Amino acid sequence: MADTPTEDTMANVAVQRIIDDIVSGQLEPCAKLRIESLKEQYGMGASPLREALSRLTTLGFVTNESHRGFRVAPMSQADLEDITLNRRMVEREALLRSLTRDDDEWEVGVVAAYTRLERTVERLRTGQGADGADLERAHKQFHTAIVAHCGSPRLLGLHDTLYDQAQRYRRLMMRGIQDLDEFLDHHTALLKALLGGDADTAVHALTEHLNLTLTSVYPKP
Amino acid sequence: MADTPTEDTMANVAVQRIIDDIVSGQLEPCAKLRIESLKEQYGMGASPLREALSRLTTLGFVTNESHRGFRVAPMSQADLEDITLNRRMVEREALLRSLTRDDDEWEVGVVAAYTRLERTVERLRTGQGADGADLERAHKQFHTAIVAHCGSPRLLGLHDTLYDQAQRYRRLMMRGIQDLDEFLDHHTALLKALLGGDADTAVHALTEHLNLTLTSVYPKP
DNA sequence: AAAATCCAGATTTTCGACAAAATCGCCTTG
DNA sequence: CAAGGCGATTTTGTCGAAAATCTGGATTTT
Repeated sequence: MADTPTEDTMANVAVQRIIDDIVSGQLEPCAKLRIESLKEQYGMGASPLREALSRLTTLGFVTNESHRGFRVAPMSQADLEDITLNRRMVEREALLRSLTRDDDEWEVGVVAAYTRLERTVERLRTGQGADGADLERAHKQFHTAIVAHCGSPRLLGLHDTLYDQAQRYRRLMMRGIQDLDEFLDHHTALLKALLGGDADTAVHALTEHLNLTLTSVYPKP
Repeated sequence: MADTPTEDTMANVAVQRIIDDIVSGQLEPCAKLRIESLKEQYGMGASPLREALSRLTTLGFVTNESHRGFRVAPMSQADLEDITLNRRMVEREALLRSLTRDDDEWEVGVVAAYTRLERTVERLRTGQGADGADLERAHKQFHTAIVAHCGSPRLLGLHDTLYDQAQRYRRLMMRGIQDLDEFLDHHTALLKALLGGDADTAVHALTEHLNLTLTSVYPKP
């Protein structure tokens, strides 16, 4: 039954897997994405792969000049700055909408996601069955919970792709266990500001939090 | 030479043409997009069409459930509200960035685009060689000029697709010549607010302008 | 009669081989 | 050393067919 779960199309699976490989750095920036190679690597035909790369191009993970094939999108300070300004804009809007809806579920979801994040950090620190991927999943879930109740499908979509695009940079600065304390502290402070009841404080804390990726990967001169 | 300009791929051409047909209403909301039919309609094979539909799905012009094929995205008040809130957010941000850069070129571009728009309206009114498509092109150029110098590739991309998505609704309210006067007046007032030198005034005028599509297609209760 | 099941035809998705067009690398030439 | 030519490679698109899935209606069951 769980043999070849084709409930999703291969093209959809390819999109997810390639995003993961780009974000995790397995596919390096500017790396050539030759269909022939990918066919082996992902074990599928050319059609779904072409479709996947095509979609990834409009999502911004891949570049594609007319008859020059596909490449992993390059990384640069300018790009991270663009990602960050867009994230600040999107999450500010989404957070305000989540707050003014005074949806009970919102606070529940945020606290639950924070708790999961806290537990994952703890398990990672004590070395009991939790890897970087688990932490990354919990982190994304927390940030998604913050905007989840904004009510706008487009804001949610933007949040998702921008998060992944930022994650590709954030990975560069989160490589040691020693950063774990600081990592959790930042999110604890963010949670406090979010639940404090003052919208301006919440928004400010969130946008500053998003700036952290930028300022730690490319420190101010 | 101008026989079959292959400088662009067929898939790219297909994306543009299908967007045009969706925005102009030739492809109605929720209409089934069968590849077999489109092959005839656009005179190309299945591969570039699949690729185009796939990309249009991530852009939001087309929907696509797993093994149920492609459809033109449906229209609804909720959708236009979502489009509008995203436009207000994006254009506010892009306008502020264009303004604070105090780029000489920005004002030049905006005024030039406005002049073109004005001339097109005039030619349309006097019936001398200008059709709805010309007006629409000039209108899009004007709105694009307003955000053109924001410096953010992502904001520009969002502006472009959101504009087209809004245009599908705006078309519903612009069907008579009698609306032309009001149309131009709105844009004249907007131009004045943009060039007035006060950022808050400019942003307010622009966001209210964007609201017009929403309030005229779905009047407040 | 309403609900569940089943079946055949149509559609979507994927595959693989091939052809046309464009690009790339390398070589020669001026 | 720059410019141009040429073959090999790669990308893009075509075509036909196979595998998986959906659709709609008929049949059976409750």
